[in-house]
Amino acid sequence: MKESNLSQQIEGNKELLFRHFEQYIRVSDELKSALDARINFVSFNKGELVHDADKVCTRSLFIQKGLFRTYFIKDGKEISEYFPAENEWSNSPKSFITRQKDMYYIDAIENTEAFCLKVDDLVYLFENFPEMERYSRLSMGTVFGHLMERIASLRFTTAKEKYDHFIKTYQEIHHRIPLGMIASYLGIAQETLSRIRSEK
Amino acid sequence: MKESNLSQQIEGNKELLFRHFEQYIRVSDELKSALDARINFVSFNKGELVHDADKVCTRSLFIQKGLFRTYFIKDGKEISEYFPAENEWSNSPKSFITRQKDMYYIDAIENTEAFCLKVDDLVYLFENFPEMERYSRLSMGTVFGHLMERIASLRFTTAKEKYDHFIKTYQEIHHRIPLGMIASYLGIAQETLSRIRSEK
DNA sequence: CGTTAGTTTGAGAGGACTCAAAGTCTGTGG
DNA sequence: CCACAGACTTTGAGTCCTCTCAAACTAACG
Repeated sequence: MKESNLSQQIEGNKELLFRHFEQYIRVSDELKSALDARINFVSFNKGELVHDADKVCTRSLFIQKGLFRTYFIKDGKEISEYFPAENEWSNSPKSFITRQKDMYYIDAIENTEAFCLKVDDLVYLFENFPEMERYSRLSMGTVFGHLMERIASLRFTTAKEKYDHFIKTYQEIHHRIPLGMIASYLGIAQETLSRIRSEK
Repeated sequence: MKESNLSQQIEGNKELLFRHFEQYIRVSDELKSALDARINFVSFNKGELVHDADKVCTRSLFIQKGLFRTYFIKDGKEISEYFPAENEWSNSPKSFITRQKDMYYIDAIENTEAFCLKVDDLVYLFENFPEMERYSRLSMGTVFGHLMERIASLRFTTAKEKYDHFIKTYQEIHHRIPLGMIASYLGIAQETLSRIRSEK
């Protein structure tokens, strides 16, 4: 990871982040500067480990440009859990919330630029800006909906149905993710996925 | 559904509900009476429809005693999504949040006693008791963890693995749920589930 | 005690898995 | 700019699990 001291113009535009917040709450100037003071720019190279399951996850990353993969290890194999992309937060949710270790790793599928917010700073924001509690509640609601969709789709019986649903929900970015990672995300063998693709 | 005018002692004890809130926030006397004024007791008979997917879900039910099933219809079949039980809230999440229709039905697997909170009253509480925003954020975090667990388990390859995980997470109540509903919850055929059970 | 809902058992078909090997792509160093 | 190594994807063959369809059995309820 590379932390930077360069000017904000070069290092990314927090306006995108503020606009994300404004989808849920009004962002006052006070909140804006409080956020500004606590959020800093970070970048990762393709393949770089972003979060290690051996450690507690103490920061949340808002992706400005790029793509991550959240995954865990089962029977020695990497199982993809989720692919956080532009304008999304990425962390190891349970670890971040409970401050304990959890099973998830995160790495970068592409070179990625992100904004970093540490858990302690988030707590500070919650304490001092009640609207941040509301933001959190509302944005979780959005993600909640996605998780429920996902659960419904995972019970589709055939591999093709699962893949079709994946394409629909990851319309924008599905071509940026290696086949093997998609297969483990869907819970099917990568050979099966390869065959499904070739049939189209 | 039967709404009741009888005394609170008979109709259920809101202390259980308050204690649930207190797992996440301190419940002041003001909040307690605000909740008390807005939450009323309801009960359902076994098999009764609790929420119809044709309607917007405007209330959230906190189960004191009993068991619900959240489900949707796919290809004419009922697919179980979740089994809300004692000390849990039950609603059609997306519908409740967005005030639009969603695919989920809810019915009662057992005779069930619950506390009802209407969405408008919840909004009132959010506006006047910031700690309710926090409660909501924190309790959603808990559910969030369960959903992630569930997603991970649904990608287990074999039906037996899926069932074993179900038993582990629904330890208390799995024997109260009909086999066919469990099968659709897990995304496997009920015949398969029956065979898995008989092998033990 | 009959009707219906729910569960079990059986048989056959097919989808998806595993193991194995051959292609293909990508990036790096000579 | 080419060659090679390593990562990723495709193809093949055989097996097994889970599905579907069908029918019998069991439990629950009026």
